[in-house]
Amino acid sequence: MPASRPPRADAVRNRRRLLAAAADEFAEYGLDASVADIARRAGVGKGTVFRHFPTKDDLVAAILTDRMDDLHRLGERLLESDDPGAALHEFLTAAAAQRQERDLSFLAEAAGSMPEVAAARARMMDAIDRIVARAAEAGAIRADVTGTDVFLLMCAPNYVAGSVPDAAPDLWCRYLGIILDGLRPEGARPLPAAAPTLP
Amino acid sequence: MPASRPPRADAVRNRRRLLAAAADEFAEYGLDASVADIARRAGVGKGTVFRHFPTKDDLVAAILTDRMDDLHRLGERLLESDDPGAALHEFLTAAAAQRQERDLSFLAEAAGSMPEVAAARARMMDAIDRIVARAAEAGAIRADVTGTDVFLLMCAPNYVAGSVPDAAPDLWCRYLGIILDGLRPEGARPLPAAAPTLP
DNA sequence: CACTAACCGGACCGTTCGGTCAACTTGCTA
DNA sequence: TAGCAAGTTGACCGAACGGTCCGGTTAGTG
Repeated sequence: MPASRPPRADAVRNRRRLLAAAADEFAEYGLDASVADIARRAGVGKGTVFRHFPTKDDLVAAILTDRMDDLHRLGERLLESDDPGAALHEFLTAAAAQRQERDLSFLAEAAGSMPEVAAARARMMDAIDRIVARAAEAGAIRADVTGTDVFLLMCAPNYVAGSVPDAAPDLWCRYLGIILDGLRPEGARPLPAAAPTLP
Repeated sequence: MPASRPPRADAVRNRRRLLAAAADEFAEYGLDASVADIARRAGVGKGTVFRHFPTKDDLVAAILTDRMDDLHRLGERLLESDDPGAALHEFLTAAAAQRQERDLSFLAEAAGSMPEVAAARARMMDAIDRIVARAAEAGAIRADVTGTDVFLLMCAPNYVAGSVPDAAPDLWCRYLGIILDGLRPEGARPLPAAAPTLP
């Protein structure tokens, strides 16, 4: 069996354009952005979208995978930093900035369980786990903080800042600071008690 | 002009059922839950839904208004507590618990700008502002924390905890604790520097 | 009990969506 | 440059949606 031919030049160009156009369209209209609109923004026919991505979910998965791999690469690079606390801080800030520029977190609900997305998330989580472990060893954060904690908390500042229409564009910075303060080691702290019920 | 008659018994019963069924359906399927499914779950014809709520958005607005008014009432009650710090803590915990039971925060995107919803939010925000001000005066939290800060941060623990499929059901408690630690007064803390760009 | 206004139900309508397909065009190779 | 596989296109399809409408039903009144 001969090796399959490399893809044609216009095909790779269209694929790149499609990913960019889809990210823009999803950021603007949410998951309900239509495939037809994405195709139009990319300057391409609707059929071309389905040639590159068999279903809409596959398109979503490709976008998510790209973004998570970006963070994964940053994480690997930061693991060679000689200041574990600063490395964690920089990672969290970059993750928040990525979401601030274009919040696509809701895409994970639609395609979060697809195998390729799960694999990309696992790669990213592996880097996060190691960054957090290094920061904890260096005493920059509590010893009981896990990689999952950080992965979850790093989503919060933008989500929160995006909930108010007239929020300052760098409001997420403020909340990132508050959360990082909460992660700092200062002896044992009690967890809040059980929730009261509403009246 | 004579006073309009009180609504019929079956009408008020159906309206109650509809609100409950819609909340369940939205929590399960998101904003895309169909009006037909909501009607079916309520044991009612589709036409009845539109009789009570002229559009789907009006239904969403009614649900949001109910939930915000619940929090507003709790806030007013807590303003009479003699421990401002504990009052704030209890309010945040109740808000998180409300979301934990049924996360309907995404509904605000669809109907957040409708007048009735904005009015309910304003009522709730007024209570939050006063609770936070009292907690700050009592030294329970930093002096520079605003009601808006708290409103935003109180959304974070559940959002964050809901992002992982196999998370413990009371994980939000852990994050609420971390965030509250970050709000405690301990002298000035530097905000994080500007965000680095991704590689 | 009889009357009526309010209420209910579900067939129906126009629109929009994700996805398919067959005819057409184009980049690569020999 | 000739030929063809790969790529592109937009009309088209069935499904599902929000919303309308009117004939039948029922709760409350006098």
